[in-house]
Amino acid sequence: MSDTPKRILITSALPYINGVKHLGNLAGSMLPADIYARVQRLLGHEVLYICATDEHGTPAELAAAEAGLSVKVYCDRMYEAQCEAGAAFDLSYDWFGRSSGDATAALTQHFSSVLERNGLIEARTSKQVYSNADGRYLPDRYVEGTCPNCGFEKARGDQCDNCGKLLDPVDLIDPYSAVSGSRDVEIRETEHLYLKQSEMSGRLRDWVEGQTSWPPLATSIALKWLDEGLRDRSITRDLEWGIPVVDENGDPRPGFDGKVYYVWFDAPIAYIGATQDWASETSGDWGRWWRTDQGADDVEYVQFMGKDNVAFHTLSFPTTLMGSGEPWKLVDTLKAFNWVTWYGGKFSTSQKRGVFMDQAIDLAPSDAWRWHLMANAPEGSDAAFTWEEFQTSVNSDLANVLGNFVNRITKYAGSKFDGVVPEGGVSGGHEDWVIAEIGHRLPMMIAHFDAREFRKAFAEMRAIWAAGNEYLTRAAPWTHYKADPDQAAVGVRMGLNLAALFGVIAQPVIPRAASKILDALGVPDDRRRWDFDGWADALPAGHAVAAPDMLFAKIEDTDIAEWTERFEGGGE
RNA sequence: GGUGGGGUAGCUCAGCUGGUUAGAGCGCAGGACUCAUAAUCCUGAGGUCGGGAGUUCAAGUCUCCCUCCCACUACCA
Repeated sequence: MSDTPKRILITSALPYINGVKHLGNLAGSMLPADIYARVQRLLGHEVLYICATDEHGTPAELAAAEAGLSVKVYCDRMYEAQCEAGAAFDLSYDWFGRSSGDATAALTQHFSSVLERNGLIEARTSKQVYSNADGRYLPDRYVEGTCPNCGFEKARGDQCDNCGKLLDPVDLIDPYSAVSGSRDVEIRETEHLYLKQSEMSGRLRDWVEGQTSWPPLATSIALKWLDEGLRDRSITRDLEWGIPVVDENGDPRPGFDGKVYYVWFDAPIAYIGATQDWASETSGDWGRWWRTDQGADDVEYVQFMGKDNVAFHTLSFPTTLMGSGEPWKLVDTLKAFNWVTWYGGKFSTSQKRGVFMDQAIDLAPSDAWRWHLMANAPEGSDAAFTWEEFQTSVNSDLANVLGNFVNRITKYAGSKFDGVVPEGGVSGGHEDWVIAEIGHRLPMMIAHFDAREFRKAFAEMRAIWAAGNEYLTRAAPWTHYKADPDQAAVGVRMGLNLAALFGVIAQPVIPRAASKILDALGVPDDRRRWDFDGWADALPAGHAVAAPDMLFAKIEDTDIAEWTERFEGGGE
């Protein structure tokens, strides 16, 4: 099925370090990237799937303080939790790193000094709110006060929630710290580095307009920002937790004690840093993936992210890479997702709305979540999660259509044919039908996966499973068993090979159940790749098969009722 | 306010550059089958494609107006 092997670099947007992510985060970047990576591996391509935690910034500092931990210790713990959550959902990262690692720090400082030498970084003085009580500068959103436009008393420093106007925190009337509530705040002048994105807008626009494989969601967001005019961004912050600021020679920068690079400058650089960490742990060659002068020319780089991340991946990070003047690999294709909503509303950590990865895995196995979330991926628009639809996905698609198919054919083979693939008989019209059906649908499914059209790919996979049930109804080996055992043998043989095929195609999506199916059927490793030539004879006559243990437990109405109550699903 | 995405069968959604009786899954109704986790298979009912106007031989599919929902709006990631 696959032509010449490709080399595919895959990254999913870095999950922020604070806490375990909710289902929306999972469905919007890590899970689709994982499935895409698994598909491409099965197709025989060389894949490197990199992700990492994004650890710097104010929220991490504040959360650590609240937990009474040092930021470092807090991040260590959260990193472990995210590793566990990722493993629980079978995310097949080639490397899951941390933006707080040494490699990312060195790269960030490198880019900073190179960009400054290229005239793309300069120091400017700005006004920031400093809280004496908290002993820190406050990011815009952590300053609250009275809106100068509408008089709303709890306006945030970046925007007023009442009138919607964008604000500058220094304009707030009676400002106070949202961290401590203290009104002992003052405005101080502070020096920061600015990345002169405006000077790059011409090159960026040429580059963006030259892209042919970006989805409209990505292109339109990027062009919108370019049309409005890129603003120069401050890339440093008054924080302790982060990467120290350097000058154009890479030396510690005078006057920048207590300042670090802004998370959004270093976070995407962590894609490269994490790859370097991967390389040093696995004796891999990171330059072969990231440097076009070191073999990355033929790499296809695919990024997965939520729509909120598009601008950073299409403009900010490319500014860093292109502005360096060095031969870095730029993204080729992006897949941007909308949001998974919780009964139409937003998932919210603070209000405990929604389900988080660690909770989800206690309710249902990872396969169930993987299937449901991506079968209903928020591709065209936001997609609502409801318990009822989750139940339908699991019970109907997985338990009934796939699980029951595998169960019925393997049980039947066990009871009537001694648990071996029977020989004898001649294929006929029913077999021709199902072979044609599969031959038609399989390439479409693969094409949809290749195009990262997950809903369509999943619908096709389900249709392939359903074709197995339809085939068994048509062939009905049980009606032939007594009068014409050979006729029955044809049906069972085909049925078992269909089950093997279903296991093979299910691997990237529901890896655990797929392994159970393939193990029970004794499918050898070299027949598990996505190379479907001769699939109908993959299991030869005489090959021993067993019925797997129950593949998918059904979700009962009582479960739904309990979960709905526990998670306040739908209730506003 | 600006920008973007939506408003298509009861529900969740497909419908590319306009063209025969608008599709899928779930749900529902009827039937078939009995190998299987009361699973499966078939058939059927169900939509004036948010509202209005326009362009066209022809519009869910293009243009304009109106309306409703959602997201984003750059120092929160």
